[in-house]
Amino acid sequence: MTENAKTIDDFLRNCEPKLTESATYLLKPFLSVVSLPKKHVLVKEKQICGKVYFICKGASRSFYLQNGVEVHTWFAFENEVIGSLRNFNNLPSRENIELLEESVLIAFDIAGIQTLMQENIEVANFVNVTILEYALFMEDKFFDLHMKPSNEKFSALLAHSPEIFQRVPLTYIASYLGISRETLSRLRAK
Amino acid sequence: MTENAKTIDDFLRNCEPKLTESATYLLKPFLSVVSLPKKHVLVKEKQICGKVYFICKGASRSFYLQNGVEVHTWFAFENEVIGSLRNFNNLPSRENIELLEESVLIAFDIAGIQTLMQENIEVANFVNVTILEYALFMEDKFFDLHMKPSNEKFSALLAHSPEIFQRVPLTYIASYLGISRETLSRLRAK
DNA sequence: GTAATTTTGTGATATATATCAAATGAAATT
DNA sequence: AATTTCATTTGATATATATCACAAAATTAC
Repeated sequence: MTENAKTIDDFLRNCEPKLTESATYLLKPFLSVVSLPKKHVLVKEKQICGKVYFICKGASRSFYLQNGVEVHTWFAFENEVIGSLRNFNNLPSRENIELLEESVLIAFDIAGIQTLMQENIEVANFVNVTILEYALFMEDKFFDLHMKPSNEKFSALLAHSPEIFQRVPLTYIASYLGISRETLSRLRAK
Repeated sequence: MTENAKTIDDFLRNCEPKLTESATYLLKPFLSVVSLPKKHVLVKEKQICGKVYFICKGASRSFYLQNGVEVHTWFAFENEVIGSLRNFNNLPSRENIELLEESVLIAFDIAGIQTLMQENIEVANFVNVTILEYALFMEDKFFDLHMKPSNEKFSALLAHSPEIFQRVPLTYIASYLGISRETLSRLRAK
């Protein structure tokens, strides 16, 4: 989507696909910058939050509760978009999103952008490309998680998202991979 | 997308979101009906096929080869769309798609439709909605496959896609769930 | 800087599932 | 209808990983 945006203007200037003056002018009212502390909860399970966020700086974890235990679904860092896609269809989120670090985010108002999409083909195609990217990203995750022996799942994650192992506690990663934290610790020892 | 379409006109008349006369007129040249026998291979791993297909009648399996063994990624039936989304970004397919039964399909020319999307906002939003649905569907699959004990993965699949157990060999289903066919057979016995 | 809390690592046992082998059952082919 | 091929079931053993218990290390808070 965009690389290393620090402000709304950065974001709109550098985003992919490129936007014309008129499209950025239309989009701008629906974007805002927010600074939030570690452990802030952006999205709550079973609720509709109405926003998606681009991470300028920081990190987040996504997880849902299953019989009282946290099951992790992903971790995001700079230049990634977080927030439930289900918002676009007015479906409640299935996961919580919490900040792992102090963060700076750009918030997008979904309802406003969806209205724009009906009128402006450039905005429609911009969102289109972003959602397509997300779908392809989900496919990648699906393939990696589908790997059978635990050590291959571990290797796939390490190969495709090494940053996770630098910035996320092992316990959360184990929960994402569907293995116990002890097993992950032992796998990593090799 | 559409329910129970048997012809191109059916499809265009009943599709969701609704299309106007002018949009259906633009789309029509890029659709065609094909009848294919069981075991026909629609999409080959590592190739770009340039089409996606809507299943009017029939069933398919999707799988990739890992060290010579087939690992299944999904099964599709009537009223579902198959074909690699990666085509939209000119990326080769990661999976093979093969028909499990004699089938009738509507083929969509991706390049043609992508050109239309640049000009016609109605077509853009139609494809938009379809891709969004696909992304949400991938999320659902991801959540179900993320279930930890094998019996929960099994139950989740049975609950959300019972048809699979009627029309797909157990061996393929076990391969999708990432468990051995013996274990699946024993799980089902309960 | 010390205490408290959280995170990670190591060992011992229990358990689920893979694997191997063989038998039964169902479909497709001639 | 008979034969071949493919799919499912059942049993016995091996193996990987979960679980439990605790120790060590690293972070965070005071």
